[in-house]
Amino acid sequence: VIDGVTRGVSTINGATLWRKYRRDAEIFGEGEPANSVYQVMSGAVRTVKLLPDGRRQVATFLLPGDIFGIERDVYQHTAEATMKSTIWVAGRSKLFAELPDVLELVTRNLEHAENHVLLLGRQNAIEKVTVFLIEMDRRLQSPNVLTLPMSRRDIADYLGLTHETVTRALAVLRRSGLLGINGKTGREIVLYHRRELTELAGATGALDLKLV
Amino acid sequence: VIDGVTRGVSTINGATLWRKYRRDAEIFGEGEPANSVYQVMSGAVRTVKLLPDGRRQVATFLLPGDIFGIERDVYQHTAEATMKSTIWVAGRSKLFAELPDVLELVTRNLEHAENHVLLLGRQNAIEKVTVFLIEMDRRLQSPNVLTLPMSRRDIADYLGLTHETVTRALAVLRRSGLLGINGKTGREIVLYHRRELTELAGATGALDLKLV
DNA sequence: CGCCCCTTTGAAGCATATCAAACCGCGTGG
DNA sequence: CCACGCGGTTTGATATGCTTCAAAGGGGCG
Repeated sequence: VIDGVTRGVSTINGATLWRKYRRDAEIFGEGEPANSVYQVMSGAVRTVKLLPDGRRQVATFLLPGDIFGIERDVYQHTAEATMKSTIWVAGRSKLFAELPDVLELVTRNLEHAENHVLLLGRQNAIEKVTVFLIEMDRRLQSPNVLTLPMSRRDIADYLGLTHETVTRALAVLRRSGLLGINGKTGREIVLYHRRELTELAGATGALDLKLV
Repeated sequence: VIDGVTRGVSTINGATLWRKYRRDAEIFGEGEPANSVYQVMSGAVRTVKLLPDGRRQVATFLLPGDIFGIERDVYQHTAEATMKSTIWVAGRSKLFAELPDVLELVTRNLEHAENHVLLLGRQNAIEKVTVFLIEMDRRLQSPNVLTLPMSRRDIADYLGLTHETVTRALAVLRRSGLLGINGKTGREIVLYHRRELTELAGATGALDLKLV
């Protein structure tokens, strides 16, 4: 174990196959040459950009099955584990044998980023948190029940909020009967009314909850 | 002229070569099949997403020379002229003969969107406006003097602000002696201190201007 | 030539941030 | 194994940055 990373080695050719990261361990850093691509086996990963004064923006969360680290030249973000995670690692070379697949992946990332721009630019705190929950619910593949693999602060930095505001928005949604917050650490969320939550996320004006 | 669009026709095979759009004319709409790709000849274009209640987010501005409309399946934004503009149009087919070039373009768009996410999520009004000016200054290729090809409202919707806040931020920068606002319509901006503006944009903490 | 839209500025309001404090669980080290 | 401490979550009170509402001047476009 070095720096929070455990390395697994293939018995066939000695190449590294997987690595285990503990919470907050760095997988790659912004500006490093993009020599490897990664896939989440278990746990979760955040990709982060920092401003010089420490302000922090999470661009994406990667969940089991997700591929990341495909970039033109150097990594544009720092990637860190949000919890104990196992990650597959591969050289980037073989990826570029299959250009159409890579294009597909990059395009999907672009669409995600463009939706993120709309979210950050024009949605309020409750809408942001709701969008986040609906997205996680879809991607975690366990309909209406989700165990969040990241902290309130990670969520806040993803949504351009503070961790207190994320907590307060969740409290509003709970008090409105739209979801339940369970578990000793408050990370188990049960969605009771998916329809209404989806409307909130889409800002259709059907409901209009307020923080205060 | 139909719907604010004038069509030019090739004398060779009858295919449309260019179109002229007046201010606010739609070039393509979100959700339409992405059958054509475009290049700005003159003028400027914004790509926009709308929320059901009318809130509006500008994703990008396209300036002369820029190519846009390359998408997987359907357009993810509506594209509109911000002023009288001339646009080249081509069928998408020939583009996909050159996959690496397309990948390059999509990747550049992705990097722009990721930077936009950081801007919207974690920078304040003055930083946002400064980032915008530095970006336009670079892309318009007329060092330190720029004629903005879009309204304050377009800028505001790009930066996740209101048009009043954009005006106020520009006034602060002008009163600080960092730039001049000229021309009868206030769209001619002269950057006096590029170094300081760049630092403001990067949030290095060197200067700290306030709106009020 | 006229009108509508754009820009600017001021005053008041509101959404979210900031500061503060308590509780709790988990991991760590003794 | 247990105690301790640190980080995470929650809630309250206050502060602030940006929005909202309002109004006036001016220019470009039809």
